[in-house]
Amino acid sequence: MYAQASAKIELPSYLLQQNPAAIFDGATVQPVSFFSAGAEIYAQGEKAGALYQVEFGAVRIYRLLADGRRQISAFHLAGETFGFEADPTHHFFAEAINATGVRVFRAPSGTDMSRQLLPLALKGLTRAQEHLLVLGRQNAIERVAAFFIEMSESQGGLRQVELPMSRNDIGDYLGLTIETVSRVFTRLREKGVIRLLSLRSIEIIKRDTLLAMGE
Amino acid sequence: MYAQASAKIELPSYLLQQNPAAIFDGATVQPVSFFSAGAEIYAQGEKAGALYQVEFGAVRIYRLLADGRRQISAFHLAGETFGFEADPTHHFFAEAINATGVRVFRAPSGTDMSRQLLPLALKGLTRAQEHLLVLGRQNAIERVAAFFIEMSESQGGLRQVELPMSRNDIGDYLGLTIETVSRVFTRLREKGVIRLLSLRSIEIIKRDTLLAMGE
DNA sequence: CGTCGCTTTGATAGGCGTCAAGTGTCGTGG
DNA sequence: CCACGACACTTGACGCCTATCAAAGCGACG
Repeated sequence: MYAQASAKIELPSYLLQQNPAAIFDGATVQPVSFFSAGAEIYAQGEKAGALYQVEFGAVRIYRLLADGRRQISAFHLAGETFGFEADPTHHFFAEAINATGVRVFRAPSGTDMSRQLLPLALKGLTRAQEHLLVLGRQNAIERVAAFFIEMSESQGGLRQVELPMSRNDIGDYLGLTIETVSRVFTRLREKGVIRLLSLRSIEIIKRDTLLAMGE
Repeated sequence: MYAQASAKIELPSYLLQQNPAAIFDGATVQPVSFFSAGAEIYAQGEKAGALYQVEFGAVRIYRLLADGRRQISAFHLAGETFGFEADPTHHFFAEAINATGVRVFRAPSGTDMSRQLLPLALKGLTRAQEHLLVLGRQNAIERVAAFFIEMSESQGGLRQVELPMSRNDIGDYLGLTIETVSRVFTRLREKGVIRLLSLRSIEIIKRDTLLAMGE
């Protein structure tokens, strides 16, 4: 429904030469896997166990209700790690948003990765809990403001912020419809808070205003 | 605003004789601390580091917006552990909902608790992410249904479910107002899905209906 | 240059929040 | 044991925010 069927694509050779990040000593490091836009990285119900680090591109983690309603619980940009779960099977879906390179780490059975995983799990927990506040208690404009701040900070706090995902993805992350997201974009643009550089790229003009809205 | 000022109360002697849970070998085990209804266990900004295990009673974990809007990210009932965070300071508030006994574990500096903490962190992460789906994509009746199922399962899946928290707490957990929570309770009662045994105790009559609503 | 999908904009409706007034329950004190 | 008071909960009326339905605009890509 959301994911276009899409096969793994062979990795461009220049990417194969990148050095794997060294944070998972002892784990088997596989070369970078390449996923095209919409490709599934793993699905709910599949066997879990591997770790995934985004080399380039962007990934969405989500869950579905029976009738198709979707909630994206996290976006992962370059450098971030995802895929660890409490159970032996995945509770969520992971999909590439755009052309995305992912490095897969698989710990040999018996290896204890707790020490490396705990900080990642705690970070994710904090993020998720803060996002609960956004979904539970903020209105549309506040949600979008918080989202812009979040995306900006994950990109080094620059004024120019890339939004690799569609309005649909943003809506499903913020618990809004695509129309509401679009209207809020327009309102923030008209207020001079942001500028739309292109469909998927904004410039933050009044960061203070965004910050005040986001909390 | 939400918490009544309330001091720690000396522990009844019969509780002091309980054996500490053995899941945190190596950690310093303190006796059970007793908190009365509304008492603060820790506050946002305080130094973190200890672990808390609920012996009896119930605890709410929450965050506030500047204007006082509150989002409860989790309830913790007897047997559950909370208090671990990514940073050295707490990002959240923890309060006793009712008279509550909490055992405090403090690992000696240098001790690595990753192995014990990781499963707890992952469990919490899964819970939070599933709650995101509820807050982001479910309507009032679905949220309450999901809440009843969650509370039932945390109490052994029995028909009779105790709700130690107020409607206000439930609202702040589900991203609803107290009035909406109350109206949904009434609707579910009128539909014969639940019975209200008392203000804070329900009986689940049609579990299947609740399950179908909750997802 | 045409087509398809994504985004924007508009009109309308409904669900939930807000404000307000009961009703009930529990704890305290007489 | 009963009466009282405070607080929590319920119920009602109304309005607003956001979802829904619909159509037009825009951009990317073949």
